Amino acid sequence: MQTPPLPKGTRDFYPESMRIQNFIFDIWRKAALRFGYEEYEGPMFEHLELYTGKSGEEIVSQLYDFKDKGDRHIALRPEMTPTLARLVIQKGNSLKKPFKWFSIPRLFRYERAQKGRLREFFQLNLDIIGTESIYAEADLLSAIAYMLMDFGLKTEDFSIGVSSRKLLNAYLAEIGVSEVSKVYPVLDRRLKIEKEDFYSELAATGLSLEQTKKLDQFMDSKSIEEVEAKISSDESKAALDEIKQLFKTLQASGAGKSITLDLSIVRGLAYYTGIVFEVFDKGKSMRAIAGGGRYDSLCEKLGGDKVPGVGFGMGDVVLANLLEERGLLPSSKQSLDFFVASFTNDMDKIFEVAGKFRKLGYSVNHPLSPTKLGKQMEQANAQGAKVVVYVDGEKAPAGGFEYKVLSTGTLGAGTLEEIAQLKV
RNA sequence: GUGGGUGUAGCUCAGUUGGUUAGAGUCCCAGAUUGUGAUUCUGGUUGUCGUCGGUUCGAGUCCGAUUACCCACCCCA
Repeated sequence: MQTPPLPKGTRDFYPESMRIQNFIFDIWRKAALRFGYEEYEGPMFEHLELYTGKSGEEIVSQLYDFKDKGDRHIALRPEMTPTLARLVIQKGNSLKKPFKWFSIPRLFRYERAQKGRLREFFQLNLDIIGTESIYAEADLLSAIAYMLMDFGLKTEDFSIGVSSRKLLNAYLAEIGVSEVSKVYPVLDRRLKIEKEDFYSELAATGLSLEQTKKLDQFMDSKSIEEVEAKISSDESKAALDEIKQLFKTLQASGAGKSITLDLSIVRGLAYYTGIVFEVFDKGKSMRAIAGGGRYDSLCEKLGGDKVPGVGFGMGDVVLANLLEERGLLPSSKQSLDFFVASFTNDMDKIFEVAGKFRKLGYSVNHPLSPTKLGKQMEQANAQGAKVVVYVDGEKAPAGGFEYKVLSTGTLGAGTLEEIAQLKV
């Protein structure tokens, strides 16, 4: 038969790519743990209703779904938040709140692949459940800033744009717009479409020219002062106060340099209730690195009690593209502490000595069949070994070994303990 | 779902106005070198020229269709 190809929008992870993937996951995980988030996981597929309940039926065309043998309608998870909400609802009041959780789920979306966007990918998710406090947002946003810096990015390499659904809602009410569900999708595309289309599409949702004009100007606001001058209602002021506090706290946390007010950020779906944010590389040459917001009514929508929550997702694809472009990815080459070789192909001795080094915690490899020494050296070099240890060198001291440091070509002999010190 | 670009060796690519047996580099394998790798030299393997059809004495090359990938649009949790 002909070998079937790699499915559309998926990736193979040969060892070289897997090392890069692990590098990213390690930094993600360490950063999340450093901020006190606990890791959780869920199944890779869920009942379809978990997603339609939150986002409506349209979502079905954009995910992988199937009927299982028990005629259950199943979907491969396209995002993690509904699973998280399910976990929260199931445990009910027994979870001590607030709590901070993270996960690195493998996600699936049925859509056409393009740069920065695949059908199967990974996404770091950080969420804080059980508090309406704006300091939860502050915690998440500083975690983002710190972890991006862990990757070697500078604060001026990325920007975290912050907006607020609460503020936008209040302002819409202020200018007399009540039917907001149709308005949001248009607002979300505001910067992508022509000005006249923006006006005509909003007119189609029932907005007057004057309302649209005000809204357009409002969303152009670049500073808190600018917004302050445009709003008047108590609701708007309360929403803006929240943003003020958030910015102040982020300054104190050290993440302030990357944060900007950007009211053009709306985000597609309807369940966000407060702060929304998106992270971009400077220059916005790529898709969003991360995005998220507050979803205080999600659990309620999915059949549980009302539990406030806020969180974000950061995909591996765009991030890896960005790090690659900036030269911040590590070498994808294998590395080993020691390679154990033998002049006489004494395989048993090789296994014995390799075992001794491994017991000390070092990574060790050796030939798997009798091979002449030149080949063994080639293998050691190809596998990134730092030191080759010869098990049967004639110049070795009693109980010790001859060795060669590959980077310098230095030959020597010493005891196991002395050789162990060479690795670094 | 819509539009554009590209398909030649495992990888990166060359291939003349259509002409005979399709090339280079790299990778891989072996040897030079039986107690020493990465640098050097020598030799070797690798192809349904994406697929199907058309034009032609003759197609990797021209035409049509199709398919895959890439890029953009739609959408973006």
